[in-house]
Amino acid sequence: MTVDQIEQMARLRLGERGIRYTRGRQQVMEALIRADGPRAAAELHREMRPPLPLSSLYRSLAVLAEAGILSPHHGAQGMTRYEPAEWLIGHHHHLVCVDCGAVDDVELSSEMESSIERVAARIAGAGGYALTGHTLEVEGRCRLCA
Amino acid sequence: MTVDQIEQMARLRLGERGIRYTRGRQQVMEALIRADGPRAAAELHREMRPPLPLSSLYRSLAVLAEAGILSPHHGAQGMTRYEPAEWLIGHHHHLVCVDCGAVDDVELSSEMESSIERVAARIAGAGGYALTGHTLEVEGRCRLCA
DNA sequence: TTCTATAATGATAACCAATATCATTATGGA
DNA sequence: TCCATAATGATATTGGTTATCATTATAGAA
Repeated sequence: MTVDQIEQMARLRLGERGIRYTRGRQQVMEALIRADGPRAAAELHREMRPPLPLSSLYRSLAVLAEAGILSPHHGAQGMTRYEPAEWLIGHHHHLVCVDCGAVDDVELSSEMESSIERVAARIAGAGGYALTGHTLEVEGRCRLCA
Repeated sequence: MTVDQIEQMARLRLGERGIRYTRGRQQVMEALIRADGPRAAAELHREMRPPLPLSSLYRSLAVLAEAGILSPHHGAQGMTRYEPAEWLIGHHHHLVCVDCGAVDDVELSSEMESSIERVAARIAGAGGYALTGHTLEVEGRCRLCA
């Protein structure tokens, strides 16, 4: 899906709920779609030109997450990173550097994905949980930290 | 491994580094070993009798994590939960309730585990990372929240 | 055992990501 | 255009966590 298509989906979803897709929210979405992994408020604030005020940035992230358009991802130092939800950018997993904390998105072949799904279903069933999703967090040292 | 055995390993590891296994640190370790999943400072503070002062509790968690005896696990509301490292309690995965945030540990059959390891290795390789570990985070709604 | 250097403790203050407040501004519909 | 409501952004506040520092405890030396 292209950036425009993703934004169109997001705009529709917000419209259904009477929430506006304003300029600021647009900026946040576009920055997150362009990114190749989850980003925190501080990171977005640094790389946005002109930067959205932090208060608005945090509120936009909360609103978009509440609407199911962004997914929060909790990291070190109490920092929460966000990325577009899986129904927008597709199901994927995370590759996390144990040294610098960088996070990359990774997609799997359908056969690998289904083998993971099978395991997730088994785990949820054994624990008496109603399965809603899963993520394989792969930890390693990235090229720069190796 | 029994609680005593795990504590013995922890004590040895600390000894090698000139770090004492004091009464407070002992309390923290025992509470975490007894727990069936990761616990946050506030949770431990609530269920410890007598409760370790919060400042000491936080410091103990940091010291034990720095020594590789505890593993941090980042959750919602900037809350960090800890559990004994995998070399002490064995490799496992997490079953997380998307509503109440409860976390349970889950162990897999060796065949399921090896299929996951295969996928993790493939992901790390594709991203140019040196693999150090992996966790499958399974999300669902627990019995109480269903 | 006593002394001493160093580690650990715990009350308190500081930190910082995140959230709440609220007056102001913008927007879609009547 | 007007109005009701949503959104903004400067500011204050919250809450988990970390730092400070005087006091206490401990291991090793004498």
